[in-house]
Amino acid sequence: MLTVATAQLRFSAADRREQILNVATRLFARQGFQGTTTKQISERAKVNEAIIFRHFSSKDELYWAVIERKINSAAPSERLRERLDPSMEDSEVFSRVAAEILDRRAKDQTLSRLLLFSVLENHRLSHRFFRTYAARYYELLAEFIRQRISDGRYREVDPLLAARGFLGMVIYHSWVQELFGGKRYQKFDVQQVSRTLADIWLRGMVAATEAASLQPTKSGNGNHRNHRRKQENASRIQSS
Amino acid sequence: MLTVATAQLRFSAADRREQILNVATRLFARQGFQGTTTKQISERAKVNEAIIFRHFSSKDELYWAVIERKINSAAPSERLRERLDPSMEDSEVFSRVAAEILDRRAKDQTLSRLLLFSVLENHRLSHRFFRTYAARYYELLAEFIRQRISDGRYREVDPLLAARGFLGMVIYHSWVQELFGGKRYQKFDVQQVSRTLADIWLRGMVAATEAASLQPTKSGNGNHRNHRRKQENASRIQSS
DNA sequence: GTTACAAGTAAGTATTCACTTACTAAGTGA
DNA sequence: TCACTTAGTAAGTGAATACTTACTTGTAAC
Repeated sequence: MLTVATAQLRFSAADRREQILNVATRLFARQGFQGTTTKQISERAKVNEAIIFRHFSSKDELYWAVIERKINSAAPSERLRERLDPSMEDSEVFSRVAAEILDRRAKDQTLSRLLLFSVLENHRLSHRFFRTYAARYYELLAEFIRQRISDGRYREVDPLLAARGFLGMVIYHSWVQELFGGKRYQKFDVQQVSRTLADIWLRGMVAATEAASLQPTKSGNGNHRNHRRKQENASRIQSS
Repeated sequence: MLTVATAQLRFSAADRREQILNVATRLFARQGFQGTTTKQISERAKVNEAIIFRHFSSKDELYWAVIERKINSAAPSERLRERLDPSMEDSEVFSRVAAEILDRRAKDQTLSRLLLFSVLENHRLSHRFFRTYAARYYELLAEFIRQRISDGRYREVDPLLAARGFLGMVIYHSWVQELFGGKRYQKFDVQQVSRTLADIWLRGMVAATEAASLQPTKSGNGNHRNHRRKQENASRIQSS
């Protein structure tokens, strides 16, 4: 038989498992659990459908494994902890946090999509997913805010609500742009968006006594009148 | 035969169509397009599966009809236009807008869920849905902000981005509470949330010259020190 | 009452779904 | 070289899917 020596006829179990997980992650993120068939996964992974069930006892378990792996590899609260450096200027801290969120999400939507699908489809994991992925993140940010309040630098506002307000601005913006197709109509510059949103939020949070020090305009918010013609449309409209 | 005279053996076509649409709306919102079967719809509507296809030529067309109807019945931008009364105090305007959004969404999640599902499942309508439902809303709010900026009352910030920031705070909060199950762990009072978020945003937007007039604390933001013990947890934590 | 048309039904169809079974063959250690 | 484990396959399974067909019955106009 003139079989050309194919690069690799057989994967080790671990490699095959990994490869199936990768393909499944992409598909579940794109189409949801219900919208993805095991046949599709096998075709994209170029393996027989049966071997999926050799590695995972059911489609459910495969979904579990996909989500577990994503949660563990994400670990966003670690990064946040580093970012929340109390010695740094707050405007810098918050605009960097915002920029990082926006950047990550622009590069890779799979995590947001997996999360949203699992929530909407009421998968039993979605709560755990949410708690693991998001709750610690909030808590960390709220703790930082709580500290600033007791230092008298921020006004007295429920820290958790304030944290959610900040993240809401940023995450919602990224959802509109990336998921809802907002960027087809309008592209925003990540740096400018994160500075502007962080600036609005921060000015809304600082106590009256502190406010004066903010007025002479920090680094880069929307106030570069010399750079921009005038007013509005700091966002650049582009046709897709 | 001792058949009890049943209330109604036969619906008119229009009534039946309407009834099927109602049932389908609930199910599509709860489970998505892929997750809902025509058999389920027929069972809940207590009709033979075939009559669904008498009224709608395919499951796709039924989905179309469900979404179209929801869009038309929602018309949220009409309500916003009334709310954006320039003679009213801004803090009142924005906290009312926020409260209305939160109220509506707490009462009925079907619209948000339909929207999110259609976006995630990449249904061809989702863009139209988004444009019809959301874009006009943004534009209206951005226009109000633009006016305030040119009056010199708000700082110079991209109005669309500012509008999205405000809505982001509010809508994201409602998603976390209603969709992600946040309210299982923590209940927030709608009035307090809308005042707090509107207050943060507004203080972040007003120009320096205007800011002074805001300091003596408007109506009800988080500053009721006499009511609340001290600091934080204005949100009441409740065990589900 | 008869007619005509639309509402409603029972029992299908072909196809696709997640998952299984019975088997083959590649790699490995003795 | 042989035995043994395990990656991989071909060809299924029954149940569910969206949708159809051939037929029955309620109702309103004349």
